Amino acid sequence: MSKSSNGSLEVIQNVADNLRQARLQQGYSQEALATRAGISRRMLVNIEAGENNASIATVDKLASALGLAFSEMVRPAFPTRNESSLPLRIWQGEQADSHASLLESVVRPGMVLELWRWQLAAGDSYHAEADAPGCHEIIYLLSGVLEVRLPQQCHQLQAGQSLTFASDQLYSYHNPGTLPCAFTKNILMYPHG
Amino acid sequence: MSKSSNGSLEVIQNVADNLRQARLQQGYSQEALATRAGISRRMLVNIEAGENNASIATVDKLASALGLAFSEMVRPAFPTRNESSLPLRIWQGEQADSHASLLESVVRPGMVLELWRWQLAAGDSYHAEADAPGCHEIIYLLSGVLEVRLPQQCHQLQAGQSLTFASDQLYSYHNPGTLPCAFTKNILMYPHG
DNA sequence: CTGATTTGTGCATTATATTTCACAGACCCA
DNA sequence: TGGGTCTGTGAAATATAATGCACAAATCAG
Repeated sequence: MSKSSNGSLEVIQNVADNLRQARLQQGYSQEALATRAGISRRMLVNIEAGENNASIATVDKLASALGLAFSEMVRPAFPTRNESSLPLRIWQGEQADSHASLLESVVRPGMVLELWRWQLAAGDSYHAEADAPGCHEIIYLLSGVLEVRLPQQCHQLQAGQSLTFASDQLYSYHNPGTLPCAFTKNILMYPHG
Repeated sequence: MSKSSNGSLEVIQNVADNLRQARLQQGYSQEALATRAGISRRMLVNIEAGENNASIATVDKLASALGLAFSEMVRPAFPTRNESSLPLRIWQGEQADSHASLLESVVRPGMVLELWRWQLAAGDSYHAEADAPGCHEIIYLLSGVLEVRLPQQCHQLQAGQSLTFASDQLYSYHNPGTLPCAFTKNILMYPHG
């Protein structure tokens, strides 16, 4: 009776992690976000701590206030190896079959940087949704050929070239070549433009 | 506000629809599913009717009992974020004999990000001065082997590994292998730490 | 140092999700 | 006809989500 279904539940912990991460990324204080979402700060603290079991409506209010889809609040959070004073971290990447892996994530008061490693098989495409407003990406093509398609324009990159573009719009990657292509991708997000 | 946040909420209606559909498909009666999920039938009726606002834990119990992922119960909505555009730059990668080239540089209030491409011939070293206080670097090794030497420690990277370290101290790169090594390097600088 | 802001915690109160029980209508089958 | 299961609804009781307030610790600017 006492412990019914608390932090042990995976989904609840996901909500907690995603909530905190998104709130800090967008530069909201607890008070500010709670007001914006129309809930009490006390509740927000509890949810962020994974200490209770919010209702669907409450989670939805928070998601809306953060500009996220409900499902984005519930899915497993990113591994946030990040932050703090003297980071010395080594990260063994290379899970060969996945097309993308997160190498590093740096969270700072006004901004977030994520470093990704991508690869696309010959002919493959990836269609992305728009990132948060103000985001942009820096792509550096390691090998092969890559086409970056934006609503207005389309750019083809050769190995060794880099491209910077605003990612707060629909975009997609496409590998038009006959060999796999690999690239690194930096995502920059800042709440206040 | 007595019933404000009830059936009007899209997510709640999604849960209702998905729940009923999955339950009938799998041939459960309300009683059977409620028992299996460990909730009361009364609750299940309410949720299926979209008449209340269940907790995360309750929806999760139902999802598990039906063999569904939580996200499958809430069927994501479509956020339409767009607008805005930022620099679209493309950088023609030159490949000089120089060991390093600057691919991109992003300046924002409070921070600067530089993206570099480096390479070291076999046996070569590079000794750097300390960067400004608070700086750190993220290195991603593309090929070969690289040794990063810090005052306290020394790390050896294989291709595909990444390393994050504070660069506001003396450090040096060394290629201990018999082949050239190549890596990308992100430098993060914040005027205010 | 002071003062302002942010965050975490405890507690009493209110709102509501959740349970349990009871009953009624609908449907199928013998 | 009558007994069986399945379903929707109502109401009272209970558990707990959610609020509001007060306070302490940590952080940060002046």
